[in-house]
Amino acid sequence: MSRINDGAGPSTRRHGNNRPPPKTRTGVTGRTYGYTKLCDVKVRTTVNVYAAVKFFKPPFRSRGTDYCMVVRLVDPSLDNLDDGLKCLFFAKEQSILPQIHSVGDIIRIHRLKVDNFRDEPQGNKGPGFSCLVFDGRPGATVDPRSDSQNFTFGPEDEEKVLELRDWVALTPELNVSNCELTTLADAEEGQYFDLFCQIVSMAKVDATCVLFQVWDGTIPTEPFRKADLEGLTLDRKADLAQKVKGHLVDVFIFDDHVPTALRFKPGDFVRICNLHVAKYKPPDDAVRPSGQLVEFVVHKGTSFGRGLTPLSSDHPNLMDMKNAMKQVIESSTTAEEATSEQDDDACGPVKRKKTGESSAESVGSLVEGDSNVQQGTSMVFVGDSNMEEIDKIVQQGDSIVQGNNVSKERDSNLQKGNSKKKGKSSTVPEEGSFASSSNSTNRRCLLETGTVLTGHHHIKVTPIHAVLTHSTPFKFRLKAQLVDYSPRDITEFCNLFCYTCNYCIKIPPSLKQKVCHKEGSEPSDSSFPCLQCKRRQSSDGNAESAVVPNMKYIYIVKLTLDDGTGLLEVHMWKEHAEVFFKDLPPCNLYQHQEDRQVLSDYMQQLCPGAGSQTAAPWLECCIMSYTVKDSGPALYQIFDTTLALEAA
DNA sequence: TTAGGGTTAG
Repeated sequence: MSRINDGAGPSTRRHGNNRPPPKTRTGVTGRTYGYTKLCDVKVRTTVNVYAAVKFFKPPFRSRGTDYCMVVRLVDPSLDNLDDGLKCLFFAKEQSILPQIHSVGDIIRIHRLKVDNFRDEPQGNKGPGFSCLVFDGRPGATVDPRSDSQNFTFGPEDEEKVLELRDWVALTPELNVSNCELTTLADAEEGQYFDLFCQIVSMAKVDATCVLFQVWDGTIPTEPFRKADLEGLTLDRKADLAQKVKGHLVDVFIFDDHVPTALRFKPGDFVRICNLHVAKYKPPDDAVRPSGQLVEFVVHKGTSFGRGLTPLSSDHPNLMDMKNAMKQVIESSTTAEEATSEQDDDACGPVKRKKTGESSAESVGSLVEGDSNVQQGTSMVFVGDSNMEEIDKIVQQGDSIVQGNNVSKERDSNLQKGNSKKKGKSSTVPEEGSFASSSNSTNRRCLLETGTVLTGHHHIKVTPIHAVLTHSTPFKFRLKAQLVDYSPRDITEFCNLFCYTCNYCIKIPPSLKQKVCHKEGSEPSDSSFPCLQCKRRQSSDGNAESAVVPNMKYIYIVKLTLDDGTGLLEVHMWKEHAEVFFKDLPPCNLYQHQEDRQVLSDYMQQLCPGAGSQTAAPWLECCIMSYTVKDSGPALYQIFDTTLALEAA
């Protein structure tokens, strides 16, 4: 049988004169191989090639007996990288298929049989087929990944790999080593992308579906569907699940990927190829969330290389991700320790700040230096012991801000450790701008937002469901609607507060009555002595000499926010509330009808109610979480958020 | 034999 254009070896014979002899290489075995440029590859030949991987479909089980793999190869001889040689490989085991890990990998194939399929050359395994794969990135090891134990490899092979690496580095379609990974925080509805992540929990939902709960150190911007875990047996890495529960994302894996999925175990790192950020359509009989959700799905089939591939935990592309993960875990651990330490402190002398120093000042220093946080630098601020006592002294039931035991915090920007894509950096708004990304939700909010942030525009939005499960203390940016607030009577938005002893009361009846005053003078509604200070002075025996401080008006309002993924009750008070209400000073609202009307207009616009023809606007807001006690519930406070509305 | 890159529709 004669071969046409046969450059395949091993052979020591001379090549025919009908074509230029291919360049030869000598391996450690002494065999000589000629390599055919891809532009010279013809059908019905068997060739040896050196090439780069332009596309590959990870191994998948065929309906026959073998695993199958599809690869498209390119080399510098091609005019157009859309051309190239498509190859189809079968093998009984995945381990004896070409060990391709990435686009841009370099491959050496001996005895590639080139057939014709639909009028195009198609590479297949020929007799004696063998294959080596090399990392395509400059500087990486040149250790070959082999599909067999016995192969030739010499200095000239190394030289060839290095040549191709240089070419790959200069070829954008192949040079993926500089591409930052798409993260969960980057994911947008409708998108397909490859997710590098770690499996934290998994469960077999049914014969056609496996659930993975994964994380990559970021939190999705898009509110997403969570699985109903009832009736499922969740196999999970418990310690990790506890630490990263606010970062877990449910991925639904279907049909032909189920067997592959079940070979993984919690703790494994996985590359989920062609993960779909699908618009979630709840069943007709389901309780519909108030907002639109996406769901993360691996659909059936292997189109676009869809599938799951194991990742080494030390994979170089995972460095950013692992750094972000480390920060989250450290943050979680630190928060736990911090809370514990604070409890110890609470048993000893109470550390107090100077009289008049407020939580707003603490938060102000906390917010400073966000750019550091973006780079993952943690910050420390001093807890506000004024707030710590509030729940004990306030006289007005449950509509009050409770204590704050925060002493250390991490910003939700930590989640962005590996989420910054070069292409998106230009869309990060300047201060005062509000268009923070190109997705549809943000376009909607550009038009309808009821509040804006006074800073932190670079921080990504966190869905409420993730806020609710996140460790405390923490800061987040939210995008939600106001569905309720308390007190409902605007007149009760303001209270009297003593900055000396933190005593807080509702406006007493004596100040609710309209005060008659001389024409031209101010109403005498701002002077009310602190009765608690007065009592203390009396008990201390210096009632005669001491000056009793006057109480000041402050706002205290509780907001209920809904973003479609959950409800969150957020307290708003003192300076944060004044900023929120566009610097409208708190006052005796029983006596200031105009201010009351302004606040009423604001609240009507923010929360028009179910009976209104107008939908509630979306609100951008910064919130911080904290706890009063180690085991106490997480509480939330709004800050650095201001209205973008005009009073009617 | 299988699949033969070029999205499911949960």
